[in-house]
Amino acid sequence: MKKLLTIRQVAEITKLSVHTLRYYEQIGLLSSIGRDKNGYRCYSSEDITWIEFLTRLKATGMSINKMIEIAELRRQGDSTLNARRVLMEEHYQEVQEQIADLQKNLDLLAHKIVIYKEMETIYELGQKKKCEE
Amino acid sequence: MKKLLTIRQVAEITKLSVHTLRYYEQIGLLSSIGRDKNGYRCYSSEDITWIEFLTRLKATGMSINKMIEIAELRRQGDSTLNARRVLMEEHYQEVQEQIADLQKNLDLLAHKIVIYKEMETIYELGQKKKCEE
DNA sequence: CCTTGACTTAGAGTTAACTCAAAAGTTTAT
DNA sequence: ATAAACTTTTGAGTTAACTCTAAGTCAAGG
Repeated sequence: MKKLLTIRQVAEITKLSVHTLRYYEQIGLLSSIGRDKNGYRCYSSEDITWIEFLTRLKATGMSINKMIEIAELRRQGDSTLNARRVLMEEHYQEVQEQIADLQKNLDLLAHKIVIYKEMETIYELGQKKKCEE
Repeated sequence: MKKLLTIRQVAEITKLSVHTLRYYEQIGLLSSIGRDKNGYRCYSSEDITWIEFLTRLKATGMSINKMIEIAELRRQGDSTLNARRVLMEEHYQEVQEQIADLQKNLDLLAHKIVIYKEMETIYELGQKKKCEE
């Protein structure tokens, strides 16, 4: 016995807007979302799981186009499991590199902050001198 | 004796396009770029240093608007050194948190990759069985 | 002298990823 | 039963950060 959810409930659970949920479906990120007798969307718990997976991909900077690619492979069934895993592993590597770059640039900025502090001290000394004059 | 550079040379050094250099100047990221007798831009080594600093801010995900804010403080001189340092420290903290989040999400994806591998094995066993039938 | 190519400007066009609006049908609360 | 709050669709609008185009000026090479 599956319990189905309305678009609003899914929006609350996933923290996406109802707009975005419809948009994701339209561009092919979500497929075969069920409908009730009036054509209202009914989301299953598998749909939620999939949306949460997408959210994680997004949180690691994957583009919508890349996600659509994976969604299309998924639609083709289990024979694409290997292809999907390869894409995921590539993405994993890319993000690891991104994190390393980010940390490197951040360390350089930390050094800049030190320089700011030095310059501040010099500036303050100059101001103090002015006061004394 | 300063040596001045053309926009094209600066584009090569900084890896920004000439378009982008003009755009950055237009929106207030770069100020007081010198001009020669024909109105051609002449960049100084301090300009290059500043552009490279901006590039580092960008590499750590700072928005153009935030960078403009810092550029405007810089234009106001040394009295804004403290304000600028505070902004930088805030940015530093934010990026550290971003990196932590990114790593957390990436670890969750790594787990998903393991699951893919398990599913692949099951699928392959299924296929093998079909062959044997 | 003429063409090639770097430079100038103002302003239009692009891309990603939403985000909203309008018009109409449906469900719920009173 | 009727108003408020949901849902639907199509298609237009938004934002950031570029990116390009057109129309023009200027200097150097053949």
